[in-house]
Amino acid sequence: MNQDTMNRGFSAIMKELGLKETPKRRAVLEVLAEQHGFLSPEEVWRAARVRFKTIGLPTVYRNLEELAAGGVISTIIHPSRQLYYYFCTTGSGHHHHFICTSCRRVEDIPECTVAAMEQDIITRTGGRITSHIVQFNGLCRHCLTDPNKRITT
Amino acid sequence: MNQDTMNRGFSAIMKELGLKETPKRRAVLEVLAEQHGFLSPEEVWRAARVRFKTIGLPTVYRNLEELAAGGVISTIIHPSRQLYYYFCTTGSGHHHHFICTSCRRVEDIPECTVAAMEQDIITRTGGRITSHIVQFNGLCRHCLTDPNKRITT
DNA sequence: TGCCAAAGAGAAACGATTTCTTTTTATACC
DNA sequence: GGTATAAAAAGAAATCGTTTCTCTTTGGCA
Ligand SMILES: [Mn+2]
Ligand SMILES: [Mn+2]
Ligand SMILES: [Zn+2]
Ligand SMILES: [Zn+2]
Repeated sequence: MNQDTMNRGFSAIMKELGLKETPKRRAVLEVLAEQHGFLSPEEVWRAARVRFKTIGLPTVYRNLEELAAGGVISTIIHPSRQLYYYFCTTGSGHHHHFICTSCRRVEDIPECTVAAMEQDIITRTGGRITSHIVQFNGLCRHCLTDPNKRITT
Repeated sequence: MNQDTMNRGFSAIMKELGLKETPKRRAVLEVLAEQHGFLSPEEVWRAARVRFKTIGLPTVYRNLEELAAGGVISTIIHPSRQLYYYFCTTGSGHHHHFICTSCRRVEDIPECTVAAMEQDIITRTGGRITSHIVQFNGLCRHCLTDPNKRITT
C-alpha cells in the first residue's frame, strides 16, 4: 500500500466514522498499515514517536479502540491476553484470521463457514448470537521452515 | 452432578494430572462445577471462602490455571479480557461453546466443523495450526425472553 | 477569523494478575 | 504409624498493561 493510497483512503475512513482527521490518528493508522503483522498499543506508540516527538500512550490506546470499534482495524485474540491490533487490507467482508504466534504474520480466512453452526445453535438453544470468534493460531510457513528464526513471544 | 459423583470424579481427575488432592484444589473445582455459568477467579475465591476461612486469591488463580492447562476446565474468551473459567460437564471430546454475555450460561456446540477450514489454511498458507478459537457470544433464550432480567455485565 | 466540541498531553490511578517468602501439607516410602 | 520431601498455600507486595483525570490544544465549520 503506497503513501498516496494510504492518505486518501484514511481520510475517507475517518470521515465515515465521524472522527476528526488528526495527525496522531493518522499516524496510528499508518503505523499499523505499514506492518505485516499485529502490534500492541505500546509498539504502535513507539513507532509513532519516531514521527512525533510527543504522542501520548493514552492517545494511542484511545485511537486504536475507536478505530477497532469502527471496524477499521481488527483486534487479535492472544494467549497472553494483551491487546493486539491488526490493519487488514482485505476491504470489507466478514472473515477471520490465521495468526502466527511466532512472527505475528496474519493470513486471511476468506470464507466464514460458521453460518450453519450458528443456525443450529439458534434453533437448538433458542438464543440469539450477537458475535462469534473464529481464529486459528499456529506457525506460518516462514516460521515452520526456519525453526531457529522463530520468535517465541 | 451430585456430591458423591463429584468427589469420586475429582480425585481421579487430579490423580491423572499428577496434582495433589488438596482441600483447596477440590473446593475450586467444586465451586465451578456447582455453577451453571462461567466465573472469574475472584468469584471462585469468594465462593470458596464460604467453606474455608482462609484461602488465598493466588491459590485460586494457580489452581484454575493448572486445571485449565490440564483440560479439566475451559477458559472463556470475554470482551472485557478478564479471565473466566467454566467447568464443562460434557466429558471428553473437542467442542466449543455458546456463552450468554448477560447471564453467563454456557451451551455446548457438539460438532466442531472447522476441520475443513483448517485443511484449507494449511494447504494454502503452508503453515501449521496449533490451536483454534471458536466461540459464539449472545443472549440465551432466558435472557432473550425476559429483557428486564438481563444482567448487563 | 472565531467558536467549540473533539482530541491530545502528561501525570496519576487502577486493578486484575503475578511474584515472592515463609509455612503448611499431601504423599511416597520405610 | 513415622518421616522425608516436594508440592501447595498463605499473605503481603509488586507488577504493569490499561484507564482515568485535568488542563491545554486543535480540527472542522460558519
Ligand atoms: Mn483479514
Ligand atoms: Mn462444553
Ligand atoms: Zn510466523
Ligand atoms: Zn443468558
